[in-house]
Amino acid sequence: MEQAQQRSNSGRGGPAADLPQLGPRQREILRAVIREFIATAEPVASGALVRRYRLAVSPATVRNELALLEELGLLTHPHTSAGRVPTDLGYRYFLESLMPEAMLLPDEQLTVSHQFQQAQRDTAEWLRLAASTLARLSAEASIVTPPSGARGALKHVEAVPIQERRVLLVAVLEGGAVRQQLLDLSQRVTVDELRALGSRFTDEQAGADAQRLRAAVARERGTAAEIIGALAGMLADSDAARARDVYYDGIQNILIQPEFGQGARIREMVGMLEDRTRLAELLPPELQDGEVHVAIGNENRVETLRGCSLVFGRYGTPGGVVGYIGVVGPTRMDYARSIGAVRYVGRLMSDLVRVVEGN
Amino acid sequence: MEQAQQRSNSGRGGPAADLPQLGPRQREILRAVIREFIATAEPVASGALVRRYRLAVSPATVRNELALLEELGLLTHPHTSAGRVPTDLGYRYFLESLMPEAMLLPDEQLTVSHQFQQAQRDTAEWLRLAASTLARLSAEASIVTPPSGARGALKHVEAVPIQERRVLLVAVLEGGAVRQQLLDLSQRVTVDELRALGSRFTDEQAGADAQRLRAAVARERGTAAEIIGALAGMLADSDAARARDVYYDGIQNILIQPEFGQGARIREMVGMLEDRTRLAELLPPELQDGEVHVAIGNENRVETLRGCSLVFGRYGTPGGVVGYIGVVGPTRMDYARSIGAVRYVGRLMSDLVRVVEGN
DNA sequence: GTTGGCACTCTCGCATGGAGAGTGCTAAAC
DNA sequence: GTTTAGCACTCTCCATGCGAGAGTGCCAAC
Repeated sequence: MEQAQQRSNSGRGGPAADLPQLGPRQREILRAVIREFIATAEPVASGALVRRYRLAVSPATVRNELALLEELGLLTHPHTSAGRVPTDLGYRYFLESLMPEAMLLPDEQLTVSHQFQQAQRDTAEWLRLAASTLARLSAEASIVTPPSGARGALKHVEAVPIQERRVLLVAVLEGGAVRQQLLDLSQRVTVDELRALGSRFTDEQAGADAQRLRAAVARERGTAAEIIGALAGMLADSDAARARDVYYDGIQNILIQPEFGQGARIREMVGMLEDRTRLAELLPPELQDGEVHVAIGNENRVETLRGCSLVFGRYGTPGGVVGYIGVVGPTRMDYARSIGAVRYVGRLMSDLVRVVEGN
Repeated sequence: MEQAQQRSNSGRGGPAADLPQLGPRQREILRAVIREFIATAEPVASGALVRRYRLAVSPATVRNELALLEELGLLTHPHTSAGRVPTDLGYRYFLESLMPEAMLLPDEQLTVSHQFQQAQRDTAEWLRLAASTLARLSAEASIVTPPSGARGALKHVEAVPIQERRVLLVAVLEGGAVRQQLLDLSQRVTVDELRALGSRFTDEQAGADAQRLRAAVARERGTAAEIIGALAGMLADSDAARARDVYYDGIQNILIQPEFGQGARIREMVGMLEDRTRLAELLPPELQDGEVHVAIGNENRVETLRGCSLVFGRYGTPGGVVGYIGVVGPTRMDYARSIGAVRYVGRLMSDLVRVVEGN
């Protein structure tokens, strides 16, 4: 029952292939160890396992099985007389074939989707809501990147007069993103002229990308040329802007974790989150919409996050805009919850994006 | 030299009045203790003081003075044979009359103002830039609230068609803030109708606040009424939106501090920062533009921040928009740096706001 | 008023030792 | 052959004790 259904929980390529074969009792014991360790963060002892999970065998038998699971590389010991702790491979096995279905509870889904419906109107609020919701649901730190258009095509232009020669350019992009920028013109313009220019550019340049706009600059003169040039700039540096525009939340969730209690590790992690320019390194290389990618411990590429796990998903529309959402926490993470949360919030984000795109 | 010039460093009302009178040597010693403690976070010993600050007296003499300063309530010690630690009152005295001038170095000013000039165009980026700059300059955690208009008056309206009955409303407010919102209309409208409505509302309702817009709903019918109603809503919940829209940065700076090394304190602080709804509690009650308010340790009202100091400033234009920027850190904070940073960044933010307001 | 000297106090680091928890192994039971 | 009881062994953890070091407070001398 489990394998076939759960394999889709993780879309990971590498390690999944060569997982060891386990008997039913070994699977049961491994699952119990991982559950227990996720709950307590303490090495798990054979006796406690029998007691808490009502195993039908004695602690001695469990010890034998534990020794075997350790030989297979799924568990370790901190020291001779301590209980067992899952390895990265152990978590991986759990993920691939032991984990309960990764779904939020119905009432959680209801609460969250309700919140998103409330926020539907306020497009600027989506990302922050997604970050805070994800942090709350997963009880880990969350990361959300804004949706970035396939080409960042222009949809609508407006020039709002501020002062005689200063205007606020407002550009609405395909996909609903709104960018604004101040522009100082070299000559005075009237309100009506600005309005006319806005209408004209909206008609003429709808669907244009930065390159096409840059080409159009040559064909214009004076104020019009200045505005088109500025628009081209706004669209062009959308990639840089996107890097700055990443949202994160839930740092307090990971400060609580005992594995980060003291020391430099947690500082580096927070530094990683706060330095938005480095967040791109976290993103998984290839990922389809709706799929959820899990990098356990040393599986992820970023050194400062060794000992942490990442759960990432992609949202957006086929052929349209794309964004990423994810969760960062200790390897000892409730993967079912995190995966469920990432998947569900990702779906809601996709819905929102679809609404703005007009599908 | 010092008193007259430095008194203006803090615009605090209460405790400043009844500070004890100190002789020159006591002042020198107190200053040395506070500097040393700010630098090392360790209780300061008489011997170290003589050595490091080249005092012309012996450690014994210094001890006598330290005992006196302790009697006055400016210092304490953790236990009998430990060095001295400043009290809140000690810091207060330091702030009022011992602190070096709270100014950034010229080249720091240059770097920062350069960054702000670069960002001048991208109005949405200001707050984040202010938060990160402030965090870097002060080496503490920073908080920045968006500028909120005196009344949140409307300046410009635009309705961008998304789908046959779905539009994206874009409202530019007095002060340059841009708000957007999706709206589902009850009937189909053409692009030209939308454009006409936008122009009309921009002309008719420029300068209107939420209340006036709400009143105008009754005079309109159909699509026009729906749009005006939505606009009123957008302006009305700007207060709620403002609470969500607070930026913070530099959490890693305070994670480094030894006083927060272990324990629940730091978690509560981070929780406070992440929960944007509670940030309003931190803001000082009455504050003029350009003035900087310092709350030391127990002087601030929020319990979870006992043992922390807040340095807050206000930016904006007289009679125009207002926002707050600030720094949070341990009481053992480099007040001169923090105050200098808050003051300078506040000034730059005021400049930016002024540019958008067209003055 | 200042200083050297000195006893006193407190922390910190380190070693010691016993209790407790848990394993690994062996031999017996099923 | 599998499971289990029993037991020795290992390692952590905590409390205790001790010595070194740092620093103060006070007193007497300058």
